[in-house]
Amino acid sequence: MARIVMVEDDPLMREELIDILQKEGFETVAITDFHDIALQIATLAPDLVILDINLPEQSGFEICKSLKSKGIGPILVLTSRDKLQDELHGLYLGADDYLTKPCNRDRLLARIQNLLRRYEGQPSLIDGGSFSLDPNTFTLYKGSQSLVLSANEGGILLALVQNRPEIVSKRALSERLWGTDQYIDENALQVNLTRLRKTLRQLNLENQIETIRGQGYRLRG
Amino acid sequence: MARIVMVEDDPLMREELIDILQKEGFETVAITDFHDIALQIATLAPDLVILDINLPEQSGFEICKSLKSKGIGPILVLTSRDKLQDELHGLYLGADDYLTKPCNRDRLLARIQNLLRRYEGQPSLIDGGSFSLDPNTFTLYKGSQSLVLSANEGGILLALVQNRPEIVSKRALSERLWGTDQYIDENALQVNLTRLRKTLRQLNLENQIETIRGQGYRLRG
DNA sequence: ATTTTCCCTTACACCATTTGTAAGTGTTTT
DNA sequence: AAAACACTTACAAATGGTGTAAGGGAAAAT
Repeated sequence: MARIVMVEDDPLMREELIDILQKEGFETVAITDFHDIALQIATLAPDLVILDINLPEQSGFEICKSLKSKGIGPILVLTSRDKLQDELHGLYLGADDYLTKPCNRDRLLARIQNLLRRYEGQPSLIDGGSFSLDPNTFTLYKGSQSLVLSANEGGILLALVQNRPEIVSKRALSERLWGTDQYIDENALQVNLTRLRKTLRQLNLENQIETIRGQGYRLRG
Repeated sequence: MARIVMVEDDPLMREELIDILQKEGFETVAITDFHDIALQIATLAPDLVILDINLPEQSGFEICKSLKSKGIGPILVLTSRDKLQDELHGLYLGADDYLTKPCNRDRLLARIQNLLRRYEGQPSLIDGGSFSLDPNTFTLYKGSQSLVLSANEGGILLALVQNRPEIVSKRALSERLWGTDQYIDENALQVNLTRLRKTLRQLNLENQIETIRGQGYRLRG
C-alpha cells in the first residue's frame, strides 16, 4: 500500500490524519522532528506527502520548493491558510494540490487517491534532461514523441543517463554492453555511438552526447 | 503553446473563458456541437480539457469517463455543481481537478498551469485497464514492468484498447493490420492473436483478450 | 451422435532488422 | 609531418518478426 508522509506540527491534527489514513490502509509516516524536513522525507521515499504550511522551523512553502527540486512528489498541501494568494503561491511552487482546513474526510481521501492514481500509473522513466528513458525497454520519450532504441543504443544511452553529468569511459561502456569475457573490437563502440547519435537526431535531440577526447563520453544538459 | 479544449454550453461563460485563456497565450478550441463530444475532443488532440457537467446531450460525467478510457487528459472539471458528492464523483471518474463556478481567474489559471506542468514530460499512454500502452512504440506498461510489442501484436492491442469495451471484428482487425488492398489469410490474425496472448502472459496479463465466437474480440476489464 | 464450423497452436521458411568487422576519412595531438 | 584518436559508411552474418501450412480442440449445427 502507498506510503504517505505527513508534515503537521499540531499533535491532535496529526493523530487524526494518521487515524483516517491508516483506516484506509495507507502506510503512514509522521514527521515529528522539524529540522531538515526535506532531507528526512527524501530518505523515506514516500508515494505522497501531506504538507502543512505553518511549521516551527521552516515554512511549508520552502519545503515544497525543496521537495520539487529533488523530484519528490506528489505533494498535497493541507493548511489553515485559506487566502487565494497562499493557494496560488503553493501551486506556483509546485504543489500538486492545495486544500484548506478543515477538510472533509471523504474529499481529502478522494484528492489523495486522485494524485496517487495519476503518479502510479506512470512508468518509471529516468530523466535525461531533454528527454526521458525507460530503462526496461530503452523506449525514448520527448514530448509526445517516442521511439524504441536497439539494445546497444539503449545500453549506451542508459549508462550515460545514469551517470549524468559524469564522464563515462569507453572501457566502462564496452563492459556494459559486452562484458569482459568476450573480445569485441573497440570500433564497435564507435559505430554504435554513431548509430545512437543518428537515432537521437530523429527526435531533434542533437548534440546530446559529448566526446571528451581520450576520456570518454557524457550526456550534456 | 498548449491547446485547451472547452466544453461549456453557456455562450457568455464560454466567451469569457476563451478571452481569459487567449490573453494568457493558450490556443483555445470551443466545442459548440454537443453530440459525440468525446470523439470530437479525441480528434482535436488537446493538451487539456475544461469540462462542464450540465450539458445538453450528455452529462459531463459520462464524457469524463469516456475521455479517460481513451487516454485523453488532463481533464479539469469546471461546474456550478458545488456539492461534495458531485466533486467526489468527478474525481472518482478520473477528473484531474474539480473546480466550482464562479472561479477566480488567477486560481483557474494556476490550476491549469499545475495540470499542464504535470502532464508535459509524460508520455501519452492509453489506459488499458490493467496496463497502459504507448501508441507510438507499442510499449506495454504494467506497474514497474514494461516490454515492447512487435508491430502486429501492438496494432491488435491498440485497436482493442481504443475500442474498449466494444467488440472489434476480425475484419476490422485485419484491415487495421494489412489494409484492404492485399490478401492475407485469415489465419494470420489468429496466429498473431496467439502470439499477443503469449506476450501478455509475460507481464501476468492473462485473459485480457476475450473471444466472442463469430463476432470478434474485445479487451476485458 | 455425428458432422461442420470456428478458433487456437506449433513449426517452418522467408524477410526485415540489428550488429560486428573492415576500410576509409577527418580532426587533434605530438 | 606523423601519429593517435574519433567518426562514418558499407557489407555480411546473426537474430527477430511474420505469413503460411498443417493439425487439433471446442462449440454449433444437423
